[in-house]
Amino acid sequence: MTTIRDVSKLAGVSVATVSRLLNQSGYVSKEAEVAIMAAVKKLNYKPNTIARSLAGKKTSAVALMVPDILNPFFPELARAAEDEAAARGYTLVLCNTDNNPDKEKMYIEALINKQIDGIMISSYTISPGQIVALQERSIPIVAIDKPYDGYPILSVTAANREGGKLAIRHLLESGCQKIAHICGPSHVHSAYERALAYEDSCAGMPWYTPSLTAFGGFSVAGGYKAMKEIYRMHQDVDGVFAGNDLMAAGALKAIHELGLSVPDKIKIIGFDGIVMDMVFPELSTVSQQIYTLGKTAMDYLIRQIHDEPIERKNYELEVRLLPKSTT
Amino acid sequence: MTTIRDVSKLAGVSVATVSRLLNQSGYVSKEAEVAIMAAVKKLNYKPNTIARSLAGKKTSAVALMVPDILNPFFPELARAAEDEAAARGYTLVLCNTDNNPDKEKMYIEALINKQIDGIMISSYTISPGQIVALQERSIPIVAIDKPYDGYPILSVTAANREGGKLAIRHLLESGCQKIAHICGPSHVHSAYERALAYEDSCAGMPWYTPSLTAFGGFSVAGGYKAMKEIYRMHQDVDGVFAGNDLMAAGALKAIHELGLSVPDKIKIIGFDGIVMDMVFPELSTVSQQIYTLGKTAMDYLIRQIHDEPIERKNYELEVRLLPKSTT
DNA sequence: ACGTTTTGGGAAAACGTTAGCACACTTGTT
DNA sequence: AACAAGTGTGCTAACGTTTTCCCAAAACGT
Repeated sequence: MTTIRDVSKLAGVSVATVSRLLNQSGYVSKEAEVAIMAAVKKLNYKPNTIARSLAGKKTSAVALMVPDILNPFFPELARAAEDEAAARGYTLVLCNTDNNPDKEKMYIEALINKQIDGIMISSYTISPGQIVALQERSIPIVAIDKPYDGYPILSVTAANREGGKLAIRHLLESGCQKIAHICGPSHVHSAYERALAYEDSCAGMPWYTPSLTAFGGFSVAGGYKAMKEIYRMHQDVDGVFAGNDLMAAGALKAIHELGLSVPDKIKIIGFDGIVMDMVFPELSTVSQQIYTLGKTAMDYLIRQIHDEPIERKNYELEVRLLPKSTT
Repeated sequence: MTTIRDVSKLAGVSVATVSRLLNQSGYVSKEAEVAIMAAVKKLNYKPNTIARSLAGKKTSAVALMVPDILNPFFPELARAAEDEAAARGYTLVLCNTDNNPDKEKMYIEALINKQIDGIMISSYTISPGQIVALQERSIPIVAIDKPYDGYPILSVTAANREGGKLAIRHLLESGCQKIAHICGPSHVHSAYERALAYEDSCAGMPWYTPSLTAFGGFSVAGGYKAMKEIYRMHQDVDGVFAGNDLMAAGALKAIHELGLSVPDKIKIIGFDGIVMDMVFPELSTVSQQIYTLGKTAMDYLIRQIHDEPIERKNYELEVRLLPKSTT
């Protein structure tokens, strides 16, 4: 392995000068620069990141903590985060927490020891206090998908409420007379917001009744069950707003089994905009531009790391109605 | 930040002794141990991984290089790899290469500078020479999904050929009289092997003809197009073996559009066994136990890192027929 | 001609570990 | 009694950087 010392020797300068040049800090003469660059090229010198980290206190590594990369929402987020991180010279460490607080603590502990430069975190279970504590240890954090109002925590979320309203309005405009909602876990912020949007929009309607909402747990199987349940009580339902795309797919499966035609007899719309081209008819959805979300969040994280001034507050991304074949 | 020096002072021993105890190397008396452990606990000391890496030449970090985490095959692999890595005290770095040789080189360069302990790689483009070169730089490698016969490269793959045969046999036993194949890119080893299995099994059949094979590029859209193409030439096809689940889903979509009933009129089977519960009817498939694959590969990687004796050769995992609703 | 900046560069102290070496004290063996 | 092996411990040199300090020369203003 060739070190900075080798370069300095070959170039006939001190290691300090080489370091200064490579880090653009301090003054270096043109001659020295030329000699050093030549030496670097000749020796194919690459600075050792570890040593650099130890001396400089920055690792050029950031972590992405997600509940479960198997949930199709997260690969897209990860992809965006990784692209952006790589583009800015950062390395991305992946952590699956399963929303298990113990695992989360373990990972956080480990990441601190690794002197990770920042963490992008999506978690239903982590407390604002924990995040603030991390920040006080001067570890920048960006929270995904859940705002922490009242705390100095930077978060990037989608406009869940507006998206939900968009979905309902779309169903109504498409002629739906009775709309059901399949909701996710209420302790999950986005699920809660979307459910609230449904209630806000529909509570005043003559057909509205609480039993039009069923719990789908954000999963395909849950959406399937919820749809069956809803249909058992309300055969006349003609519109379904599912809190995410997975549940919408499950609902679609159920509807199909029930022999109802989509979108003639019943319309259905999901939320998220994950890639789901394997499902047919293709699901209408409210897209939250997951890639942009991940990219933006990583951008903010890195800007925090670089101490660029940033308001520590929630950044809400626009959502887009994406009507396809189920409405 | 509390350092090993703080601990040694509080415990009244030298740093060397603390290090020895914490690394279980060399002798440490019972009294010293007690004193040190007390100090560690009191100061809440956690060794600094960076310093440890610099001194010890190991980072406890491994990388997973995949073409694209968006392809549903890879999150499952990543999940398994990460689980196993975390369980063994390793951190997982994620790299998306898009099968772009330049990106691959960039990442490899970066990973070397980070002194990554090992790399688990799935790539269609990397050459065995590159891998061997890395190994000669004493970076352990495990290749996924593609064996490198004739090179001292450890790889973990699925029994693609056997799986393909299993799929065909299953279709035949289910009564299929004319089976088509939708294949992936021929330079992708697994796609090639599966296509070969189809040919091996079917070339002798009276109905066999090359136009029963269409190219689906391993994607949903590709599978869809391929199916349409096949049907245009062979309305009497009653069985389809798709080279992966995504193409199978695409084909299913096409079949649905063509108004054929599955599995009565035409049966279809995929390959991979990715989680696809959003598709209905649920796809029959040949499962390659992706989780096991990832876990096994990571296990081998770490065993290589620990210099545990391992044959550098291909490890082929069994596949399983998973008949569901499309056959 | 004389301060004061600006420019350029070297020596050496961190950064927090690990590991090789040396030394000392117990045991056990002949 | 002498010697080897085993046990316990501390010093200190790495590991490869960055980052103070500090010094010297050149450029500049008066």
